[in-house]
Formats: sequence, C-alpha cells, structure tokens
Amino acid sequence: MNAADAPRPRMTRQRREILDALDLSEFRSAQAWHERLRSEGSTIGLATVYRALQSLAESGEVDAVVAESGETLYRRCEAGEEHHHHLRCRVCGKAVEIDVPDFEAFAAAIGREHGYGDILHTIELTGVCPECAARAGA
Amino acid sequence: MNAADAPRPRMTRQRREILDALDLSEFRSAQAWHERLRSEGSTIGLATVYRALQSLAESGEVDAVVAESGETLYRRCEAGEEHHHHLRCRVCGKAVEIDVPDFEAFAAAIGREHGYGDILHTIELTGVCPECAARAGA
DNA sequence: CGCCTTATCGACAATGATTATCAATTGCAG
DNA sequence: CTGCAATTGATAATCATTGTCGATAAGGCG
Ligand SMILES: [Zn+2]
Ligand SMILES: [Zn+2]
Ligand SMILES: [Zn+2]
Ligand SMILES: [Zn+2]
Repeated sequence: MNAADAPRPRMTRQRREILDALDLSEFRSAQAWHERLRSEGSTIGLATVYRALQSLAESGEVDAVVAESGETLYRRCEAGEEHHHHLRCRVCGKAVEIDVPDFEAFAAAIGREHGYGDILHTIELTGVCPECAARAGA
Repeated sequence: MNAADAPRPRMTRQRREILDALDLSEFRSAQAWHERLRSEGSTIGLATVYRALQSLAESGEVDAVVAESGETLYRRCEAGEEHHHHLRCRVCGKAVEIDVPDFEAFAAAIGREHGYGDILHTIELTGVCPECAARAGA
C-alpha cells in the first residue's frame, strides 16, 4: 500500500552488533542470540534483541520461523529479497535454503478453488543434518 | 516401534464433552475450546482440556497446527488417518483439508540431496474465507 | 453389586517466552 | 553544539502452557 513505510531505524551500537552476529547461518531463538552476544562481551539487553530481530524480520532482512515448540527462530536471510523456504536441522539449527518449484502458483490455485483470498503459506522442512546424525549414531 | 503403545484412555465425562465439542469444524486454541465448554455449562478444568487435546493430537484424532502467534490450534480431523494439510481462514478459523500431491516424495528427495535424514515437513495455507472477506469488505 | 487400584480431574502455582514500562541514553537533524 | 525523539535496558507484566497434588471416579475383579 505505502512504500514510504520504513522510517529507517537509527544505526546504534546494539543494532550493529546484532547485524554482525547474524552472520552465522543458523536458526536461533532471540534468547539464544542474546546469550551469544553477551558471551562475546556485549552488554546488549534482551528486550533490544527481541525488538531488533522483529524489526529485521518485518523488513525481510532476516528469516523467522516458528518452531513446533512455539518459539520463534531467526537467522540472516541469504537472498536479500526473493521468497524461499528452508530445510533446517532440528538438532543444531543449521539450515539450507531450498526452493519449492511451482508451489507459489499451487497455493494461489488452491485458495481460489475454495474461495479463499489473501493466501499466505508456510513450508518448513526439518531433519537431522549429517554431522548431527553421525554424532547421534555414535 | 511398538504397536501396543496406546493404553486406551478412560472414558470420562470430561473426555466425552471434549470429543462432542470438537464436532465443530473450526481451529481453536485449547483456551478457546475450554471457554466454549464452560459457556455450554461444563465445569471442565483448563488443564484437562490441554491434556485431552494433546493426547488426541498425538493419537491423530485431532489436527494441531501452530499459528504464527505461537499458540497451538486444534480441531477434529476429518480424514481419520491419512496425512494431509489445511487451508485455514485467519479470521474465523474455518478450514478445509487439502492434499499436496507428491509432496511427501519431494520432501524426502530434498532431504537426501542435502544429506539430511528423518525429514518432517510443515505446510499450512492461511487466507480469508468468502464470508469473512465479505464482512470485511462491507 | 461393592471394592480397590490407579488414571484422571481441577484449582492453583510455576514456568518460559515474549511484551510492556519508563527513566536514562544517545543518534542525528538543524 | 543543541535539543529532542528514537532507542536502550533493567524490570515488571502478560500469556500460553505445564507441573503439583489431594480429591475423584473409571473399570477390572470377586
Ligand atoms: Zn545438525
Ligand atoms: Zn513460498
Ligand atoms: Zn485434518
Ligand atoms: Zn473466515
């Protein structure tokens, strides 16, 4: 509707720290990111981490997924823009981005077929990555 | 692994009430089902509703989905057994069951391709049903 | 039909993730 | 440099869900 929606947030020390930390390519909860930052010496507050991650998720700079437990997991989004989905390790959080050919069109078609509009979709694959499988199989 | 996993739960008044209430074909949270039951005159406890819904979900008698907010929604499952997915109205909760042809195979293939094992998948479509769209468009 | 064992209840406390408060800071426009 | 609104962070408040535990009652048995 309105493209002038983004009142660019201020570049604070905290925001910079979060952006840096997010280089790691693993899905982690807000609390987990906070712990990591503190363990690296940061004094950033938990609430700030929550706020930043939410704002970044809204603006599409990070991916957010809701785990089965209900907690929200975040990680830096590789493809700056395009819509995509993930295959994530349930154990260590490592994830790869996948594409699901034709699914966008399929979703829209299903919606139309049932008279539903404004369709959103969620596709998440989870599994156990090779490393974690090996460690567990020991 | 073990087929003798189900120590058939006792048929209590509370369980009956829940099973009855679930006839409605809408996704509702545990708390919402509890409220409805109480409003119908039941004296059932909240914890009991949570326990029953979870147990029913595990045994596959009800569908459970995790909403974006993180809360878990339940409803009676129409297809007694088979694996399937839903298109749910974000406003009123009304849902239809859909099937995503070949997705099971696709998911397994993606997993194999990346070395991930024990793949699970989530597909949920949400939209706005015709009634709710009309009401909103008013 | 009564009895007894034990699953199930339910009121209430406890947890854990997320959000709201609000005074103290601090980007940053002017 | 100034001034002020945006941002921070310690902490309290929410909210969904789970744990506790004495009371209750399903249901197998005699
Ligand atoms: Zn892993
Ligand atoms: Zn998609
Ligand atoms: Zn279903
Ligand atoms: Zn609707």
